[in-house]
Amino acid sequence: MRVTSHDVAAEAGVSQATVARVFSSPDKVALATRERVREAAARLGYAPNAIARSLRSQRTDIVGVVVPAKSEYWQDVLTTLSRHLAEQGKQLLLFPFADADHVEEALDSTEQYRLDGLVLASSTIRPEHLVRMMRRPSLRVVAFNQPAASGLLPLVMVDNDAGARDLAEHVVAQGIGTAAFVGTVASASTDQIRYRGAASALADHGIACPYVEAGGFSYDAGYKAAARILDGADRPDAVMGGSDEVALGLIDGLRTGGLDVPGDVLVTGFDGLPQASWAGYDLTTLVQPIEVLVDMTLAVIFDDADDAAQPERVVPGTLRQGKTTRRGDG
Amino acid sequence: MRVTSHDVAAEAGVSQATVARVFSSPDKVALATRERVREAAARLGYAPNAIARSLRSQRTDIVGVVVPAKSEYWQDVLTTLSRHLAEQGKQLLLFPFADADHVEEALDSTEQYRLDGLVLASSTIRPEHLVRMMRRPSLRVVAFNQPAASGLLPLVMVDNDAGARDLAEHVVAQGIGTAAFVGTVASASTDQIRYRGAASALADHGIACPYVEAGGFSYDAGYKAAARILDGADRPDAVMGGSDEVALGLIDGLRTGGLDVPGDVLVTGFDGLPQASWAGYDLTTLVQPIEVLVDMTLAVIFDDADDAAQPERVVPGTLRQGKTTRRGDG
DNA sequence: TGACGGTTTGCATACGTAGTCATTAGAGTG
DNA sequence: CACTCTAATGACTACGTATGCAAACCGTCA
Repeated sequence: MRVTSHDVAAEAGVSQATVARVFSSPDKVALATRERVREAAARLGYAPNAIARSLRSQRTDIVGVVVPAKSEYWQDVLTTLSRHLAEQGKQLLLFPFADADHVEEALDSTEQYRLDGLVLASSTIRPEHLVRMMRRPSLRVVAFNQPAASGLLPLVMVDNDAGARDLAEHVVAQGIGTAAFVGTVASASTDQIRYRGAASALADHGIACPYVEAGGFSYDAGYKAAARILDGADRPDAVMGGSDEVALGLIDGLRTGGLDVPGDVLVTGFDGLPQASWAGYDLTTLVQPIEVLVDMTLAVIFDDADDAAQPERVVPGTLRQGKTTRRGDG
Repeated sequence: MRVTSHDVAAEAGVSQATVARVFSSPDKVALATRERVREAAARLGYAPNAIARSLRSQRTDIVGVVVPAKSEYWQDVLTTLSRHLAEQGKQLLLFPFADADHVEEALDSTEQYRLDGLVLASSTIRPEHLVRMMRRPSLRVVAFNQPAASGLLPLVMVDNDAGARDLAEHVVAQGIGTAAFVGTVASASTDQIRYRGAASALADHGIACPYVEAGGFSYDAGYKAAARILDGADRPDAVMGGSDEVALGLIDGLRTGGLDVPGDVLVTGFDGLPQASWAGYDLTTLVQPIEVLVDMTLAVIFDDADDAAQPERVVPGTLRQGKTTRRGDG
């Protein structure tokens, strides 16, 4: 049998209400009583029941996140989200989905939990889903790194356009003549913005930028896309990856094909994954300020900020130069 | 205002009890009624409240997992766990901890939720914590890949000893004369078993196996440990990493130090991370059967198996040969 | 027609907590 | 001493659901 606040009340010789107050608003209980209750609770091994608390208070202290099941980048974000929430005594509940066809299911199941907030994390969630999320009263929904949500939901994201331009300017400064962009999935909104930013900046220098779709957000997709670069008529001097995962696959694919990176071809990524910094790759990439993004996301959920006043928060990333764009390096 | 089963009952012209039955045990409701209720629910946008359901039924359909906040290996496990649970309509709640000093807090907060089960995943959780977990009535606790829990809690793990021996035999077969083992954290129970297994197998062939502690479970720890191998008096022919993360760091550290892997030195890992298969590394490692391990873990929690009869489930891994142990490879 | 078995539904209640309201005790003031 | 004001505590109730129990209903068979 489970210990309840009633049991503790009996043990301490007070009412259940007092026990509840000791754990939820201690300053409303006299010091002596408080200690007596605490001791009784410790003796019985009592812990408040979060389920009952949530039902009564209409607050769960739980934030949900709808996220693709497999993705290095999101793993990083989840870790950070979870840590920040834990510091506030809150919890993170995952609603992972295998692919775009299962987003609906994931969104459905979020309805059963009376979440304090919901983070939509994935550029593959389609607008019709987003619209549906607008109809959820008393739930703070935030789109995380998902430009497609612009105008529909409060949005927190890294500045994809500026980041892509920075990377493009950087490779141009290395003295390239031709380039190519290997995107993840062409329909993803982040992919489109990153490509346009890069292509536009390259165009300013008279350099064309063909688009190649890797077809996924993974290392494998990048690895396979490398073959298409190698087979192409004129091999570009620089290949810009739509994400770090794709870029890392690209590097290995290009090297397997006999090319030297950065000797024969420069490579850039986007995101700033830990693996991108590994010495074997040392990828030039745009590092996302995940801590800041997560902070802002939770602020939208928990602070009484006026979302209408500032519906979009765009944070710049920082370019990290690795040796994949260092020409003439030994 | 939130839609409840009462609202649906009024809309459909039935009692609240009938609505509840439609969503929890539909076969107890006549087909016509069922459809009428379903329509009414859809019209009002009703979804059952999981909080209230949990309070009433004393079942949350949520499994908790206590896990280190940062670790590639565990990310993989979490993804799999989450997917398997989602297939059963259940949820995963994370209780991450930053370091060994914060395990206590994480375990404390698990008490507030009336979880259906709890997975203890981390070889750094200490025995005194495990003992405490034995005292939790009506909660199925499972230790995942945590040999230290042997004899204390139901345990599911890969066969670390056999795996380490397999790897050792494999490198011996490549014709090495000397070896070294670079462990993660010496106090971790998995680390000890893996080292002993490897050292014992090597000893059978008259090869000594000094132990070097990386001091962490990370790439960085492995990278730094490589320096100590390079500085050592006699450089080993093979270095066995205590985990893939450490092994990948080792490879880059050794290569940075001017050695060729596998030309000058062979390297092995343990776990079977996706990154270990990346072409840039192609690490020889022992792949854990994560799907099987997760299946067994959930079986312990949800099936009415007799834990006392089979308290430990040990599953063999499979050796995956990569080019890091391929001697004389071009 | 009446009794009977099975199915379907409604009524009432409990899960464990937090907050409202009322009550009591204690301190301070004229 | 009578009175007021505040602090501390207790009694009570609602949060939304699931389920035991009883009632109602339907068809069947003697």
